[in-house]
Amino acid sequence: LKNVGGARDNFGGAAPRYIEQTSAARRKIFQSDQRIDSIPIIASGWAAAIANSGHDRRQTIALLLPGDLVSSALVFDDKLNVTVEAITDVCCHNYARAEFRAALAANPNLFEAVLRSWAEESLQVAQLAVSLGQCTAEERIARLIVNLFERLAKRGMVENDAFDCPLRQWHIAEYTGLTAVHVSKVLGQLRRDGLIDFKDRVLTILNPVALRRICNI
Amino acid sequence: LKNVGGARDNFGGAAPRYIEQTSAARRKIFQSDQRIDSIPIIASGWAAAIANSGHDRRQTIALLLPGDLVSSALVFDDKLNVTVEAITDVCCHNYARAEFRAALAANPNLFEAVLRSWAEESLQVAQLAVSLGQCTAEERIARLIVNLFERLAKRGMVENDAFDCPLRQWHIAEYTGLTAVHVSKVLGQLRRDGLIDFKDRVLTILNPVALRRICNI
DNA sequence: CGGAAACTTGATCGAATTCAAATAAGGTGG
DNA sequence: CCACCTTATTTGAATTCGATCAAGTTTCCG
Repeated sequence: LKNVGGARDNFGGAAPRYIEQTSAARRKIFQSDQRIDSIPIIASGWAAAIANSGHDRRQTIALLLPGDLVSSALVFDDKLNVTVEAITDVCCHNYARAEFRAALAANPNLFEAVLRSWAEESLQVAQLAVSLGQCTAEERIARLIVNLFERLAKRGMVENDAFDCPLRQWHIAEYTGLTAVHVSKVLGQLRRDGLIDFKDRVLTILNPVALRRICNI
Repeated sequence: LKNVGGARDNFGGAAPRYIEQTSAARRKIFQSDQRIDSIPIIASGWAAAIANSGHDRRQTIALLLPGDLVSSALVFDDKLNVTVEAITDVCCHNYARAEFRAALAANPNLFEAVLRSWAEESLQVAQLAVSLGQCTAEERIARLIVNLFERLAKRGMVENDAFDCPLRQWHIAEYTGLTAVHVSKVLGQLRRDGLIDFKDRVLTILNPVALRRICNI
């Protein structure tokens, strides 16, 4: 439970036990509308939270990084509203809800951390809605890159404006509401313009100023 | 505090006091990034929560109906991430946070209601993201209409498949990520197809089956 | 009554999709 | 380690949905 709410070592003396769960890349980790009596936290690897949209189209609602709660609402309720799929191999720590909530009651700092985590999660989804509703393809992709950069930087997973990025272009497409074909075109343009480099699963921001200007944040 | 989490009369014996605040239609009620030490609940009227997008474009994140918490996160934190504007004349009840949280601690039912409200709010924003990322203009508008219908039905504000809808077409445009011009065209088509009627601020669903089929829920 | 805001309608434009095909990268079993 | 097959990526052409532009009309209010 390293990064919940950006804090570390949130538990007091009595840390709840967890069950470790590993999933291979591309596998489903949790199914939407499933009842879960554990609180899952991504220990390592990346995953995607995908909304159940009714029709066949898929919309990724959140990209889950190491330390992320799969869904903050799960701390208080056992109903999951998204399908979670592994992007890389993922190791997930599943805390028993009863035990976790006991720790929550005993430890105000942990409680606050969960609330901050939920607030952050809400903010991220709201910002995604802004991107999807108001931004061009280029803006959406630039925002995603900068957002990943900042979240990974907090985790110390960035070096020299570069970070490991296991996303396939179709992952980016599902998150930005675009087609994989168009993502390829826009990334190609960003590359040709010298704003980013993205090869061998490493994304490098070559021109942070220009990239942020595109974001319009 | 009628409809928080769908429950009524959530307070125990000691209901916290509130300050009544009225705002005229089209006026700003709260400004984004403002610190608020009250918990505002819409007592009457409709309002829109609009994201601060950096650039000039506006994206409405939530349409607030009577009984809605303006933002569930405000119960635990004083930072507001959206601008709130009155659609109709609005009466808002502002509960002092300290007092409200005391009631929360004393009354588990109220606490659960706030969590349910937050979960519902999160779900709504996620569904908005799905609409914006994956749906056509017609689908987005149909989803909005059905969503409003269901939320108002819970409040007993629907009669015979009709409800008062004070939204202007540009409100619909700002929520659905479309232009007002296009909203006009799509609404006109839905009207001509006999799916809805929308005049004199009353929206009637003439063909619920066909409308829901468009939604693809 | 008059001015502003909201709605409608048509023509044109443009960003992103769809379709199609070729190339590159990954993963697996022999 | 290589052959083979699947999954990704790239590129270009054609298409489409919704935006933009431009009037004209209606509704709303003071």
